[in-house]
Amino acid sequence: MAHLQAQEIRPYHHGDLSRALIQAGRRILEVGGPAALSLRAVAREAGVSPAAPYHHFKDKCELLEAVAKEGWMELGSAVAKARASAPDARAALTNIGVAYVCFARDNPALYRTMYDGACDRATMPDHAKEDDSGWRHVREALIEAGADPAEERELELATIAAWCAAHGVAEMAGFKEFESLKTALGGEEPFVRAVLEHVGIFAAMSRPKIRA
Amino acid sequence: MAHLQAQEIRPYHHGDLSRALIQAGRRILEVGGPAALSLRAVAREAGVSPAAPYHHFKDKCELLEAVAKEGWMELGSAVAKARASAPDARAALTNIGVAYVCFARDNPALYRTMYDGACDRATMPDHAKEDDSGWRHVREALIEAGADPAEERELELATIAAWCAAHGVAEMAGFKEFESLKTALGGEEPFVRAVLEHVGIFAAMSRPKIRA
DNA sequence: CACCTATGTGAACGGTGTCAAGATAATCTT
DNA sequence: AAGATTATCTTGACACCGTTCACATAGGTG
Repeated sequence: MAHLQAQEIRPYHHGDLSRALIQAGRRILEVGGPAALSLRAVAREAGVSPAAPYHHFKDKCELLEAVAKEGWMELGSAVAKARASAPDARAALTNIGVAYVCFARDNPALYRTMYDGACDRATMPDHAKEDDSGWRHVREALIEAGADPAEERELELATIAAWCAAHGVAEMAGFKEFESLKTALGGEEPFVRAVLEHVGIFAAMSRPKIRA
Repeated sequence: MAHLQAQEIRPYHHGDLSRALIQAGRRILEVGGPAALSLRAVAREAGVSPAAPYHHFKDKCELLEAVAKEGWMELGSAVAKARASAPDARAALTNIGVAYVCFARDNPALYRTMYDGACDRATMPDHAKEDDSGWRHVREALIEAGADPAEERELELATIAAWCAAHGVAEMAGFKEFESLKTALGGEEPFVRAVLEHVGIFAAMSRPKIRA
């Protein structure tokens, strides 16, 4: 593999290495996938020694989280845009789902990194729930689609459900096994739309309540 | 970390090393998670040299796939049992979903390994679609719940949707952020049930068709 | 028995994450 | 401005990893 080349020569002190490292990380992620994303490779790509990153991130993990954070921000704004450009409330919900899945399709390595980010798997990724993340948009879209904002528990369950469904589709939509179905439906996006609608929550909002 | 100890002394030739390696892999997975699962650690745990596994698996990947295969088999039978023990067709569908998610909860590292298994992420895990895997059960349960077996495309979409939803819930149900909601709902399983039902497909089977 | 093949060992290679010690530059104090 | 302090980067080392190669050992077949 022709290794990516570092930019021009730089002074002893880089100036803004943390930012450069994050960008280098994303570049490597795009080119070589998560497997290629080693701390040393990132340092190499940024043109510094293998130990340099440790002055900005205590860990490899911490660097990955920084990369992941960028991903969450971008996912958040993609979701926001999708929601804004929908004709009505129910379409907004589906649009959000499609945008979510498309983001994962277009940035598969980044998306994986976003979920591995926690590195412990027992905690939701830090930035998934932040202010301008997708959560808020899903929640608000659900309300606009008819969910009762007073029933907090119901609303949270629906938000979780929508998020889970989108995540599941996002991780599986790329499988080759679905190729024929995709072409039969007219491409990738119609396929995603169809799956999301079959999942249910994206299509039918007001259902009879079910008690546990 | 107190390293796991190898079993008693063995003759020069192990007898059934591949099996032993797979078991060792699962043990390590349970104790230390996916991060601890190195080829060398597996060999150590099985009491052989680091190079020994290469006579049974061409790759680390191939070993992991063997471990994953065991997981898929067990997931398949868990799903089968859940389906069989349901009073009616619609309950069967939900039961399958709950069993799926519970399997992932009880074997988190194994479950992750099952999906990483392909090692390329563009292919569905090999054993996910095999004869006695969950796929068949979901499909059949959908039919029994009222899906038209003649509408192949519709059926495949519904199966995919159900699988995606279950997978999404499986990966996110463990997040700490949902703890309070879990206790409010009376435990882990009611929570999973509630989320699955909110996802939609597990609760409402016969909906008006939606055209792309 | 001799021979071949399957299965094990050992040592080695390059790659990885991480840390400690030292070099260098920017900044702060006086 | 000079000296001291702090932030940043480099070098070199350590243990671990996946993998390969040459060699050792055992089982099975002629």
